[in-house]
Formats: sequence, C-alpha cells, structure tokens
Amino acid sequence: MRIATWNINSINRRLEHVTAWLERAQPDVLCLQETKCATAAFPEMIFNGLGYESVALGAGAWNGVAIVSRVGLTDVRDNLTDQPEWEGKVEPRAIAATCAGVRVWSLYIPNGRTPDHDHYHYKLKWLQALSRTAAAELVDHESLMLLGDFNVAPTDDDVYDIAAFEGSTHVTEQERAGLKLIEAAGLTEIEPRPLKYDRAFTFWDYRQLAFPKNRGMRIDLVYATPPLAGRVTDAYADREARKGKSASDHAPVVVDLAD
DNA sequence: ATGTCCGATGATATCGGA
Repeated sequence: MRIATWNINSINRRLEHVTAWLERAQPDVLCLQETKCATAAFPEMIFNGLGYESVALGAGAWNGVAIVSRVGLTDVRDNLTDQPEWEGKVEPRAIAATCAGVRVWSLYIPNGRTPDHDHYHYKLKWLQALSRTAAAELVDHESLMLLGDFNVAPTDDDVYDIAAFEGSTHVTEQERAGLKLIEAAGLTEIEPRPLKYDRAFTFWDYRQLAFPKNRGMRIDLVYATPPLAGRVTDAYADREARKGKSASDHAPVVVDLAD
C-alpha cells in the first residue's frame, strides 16, 4: 500500500500536475493540502475518473485539505477536537478518513508568519491540539498516520542553512516541542530518503532560484504508530514533482507499506 | 533551465499570505 502527502498550492491551478503524478506514482491514498477550494467545489469527478474516491474540506481562497483514495474511504471526520480558531473561525486544516484499515489524517499546520506574531501562538496551540486529538484517536485506531505540511523543520539539518533562519519560524524550539508532543502521544516520524542530494527536502520557495540551488526545507512530514511504522518498506520525497512549469512549491512525500 | 505564485478585488494593478 502506497500513501502520499502533497501540498499542491491550489487544486485548480495544479489539476494536471496532480493527475499526471497519480498516474506516474500510483499511490493508493494521497493527502492534499492548500487546495484553496471550497468543499463543494473540489473536483471529485476528476479523481473518480482515475479510480479514486475523495473527501475535501475547504473554504475558498485559503487553506483547504483533502484525501483521495482508491482503497476505500470511510469514517470521515473534519477538524481536530477543540481546534484553535484564527480570527474567530475554525479553518479547514484537518480531515481524516479510514482507508484500507489505516486511519489517515491530512493536515495543514498554520505557518506562524513570525515568532512575534499572533499566528505563531496559533500555530503552537494548533500543534498541541493535534497531539491531543492524535492521542484520542489512538484509542480506536492502532494504525494511525498523520501526514501533511507541518510547517516545522524537525532538526537544523532539515533546512538548507540554519544560519539563514535566525529569527524565523519553522525552526524554533517551541515549534519542535510541538512535534515532540506528537511523538509523546505514541507516533514516530517516518523519515523519507532523498532521490537526489543528501537531504529529502519537500519545499523550495518560488523565489530566488531556491529549487535549482537546492535551498530547500523538509517540512512535509509523516507520523505513524508502531504497527504502521513496522510495515514501512520505503519512503521518499519526490523532488521530480517540483520541476517544470507551474509546479507546486512543495514536493510529495511517499510511504510504502507492506500488506 | 527554473531569477515567485495564487486568489481576490466594484480588478484591469495591487495586495495579503506563503
């Protein structure tokens, strides 16, 4: 079974990329983030035509998550328990479904903007709520997987040059403590291998030739419970998908599980 | 081979967010 996650930065802008990648990579389940598309406007028929069911949660221009699956999609759930709000609203950043016995969450953790911004505190609270929801879900789902754009680099080696991130979000102790809460809940990170170079970056800014210079970050992450982690046969970041015209600024992360 | 990109706005260039 192949499970993947990809921040596609607008499903409508990226439809051709996503369908081509589905044909090439043949994932059984794909978690999407930043669909930037209202729930009812998600192009589910396109995925149906390729043999995938889908569920989506969105609110138009910002955020938005979805799961597409060709191995079943049941027990769909929107949002975390007590999900923190931004400007008085629960944003579409979390959706879950059970696919072939695996409880899958597609997650888009808030960016944080800058460490002195309210959005940063929102991000930290969001990570705390995520770890609590994960712990609660574990009661009913021993095969639990969290996938998505976490907007946190787990270690200094997960950015191209830690010196370039002084004073920035994504690399702070508090954000990494948020990831540790997920591990404390009983999940382990599935670290992908790179297809090229020494590190498996998943994001490269559109600006200043970041991709050709490989100035990347590893911020799209996968966490799994021990029964699932024990089934992992391969995991990689597919930088090929970052290439070409009108690509997303993120690359997919792919995880293979033994049946 | 790639020096932003996306979506929204009483738009037709500018802005917030990433």
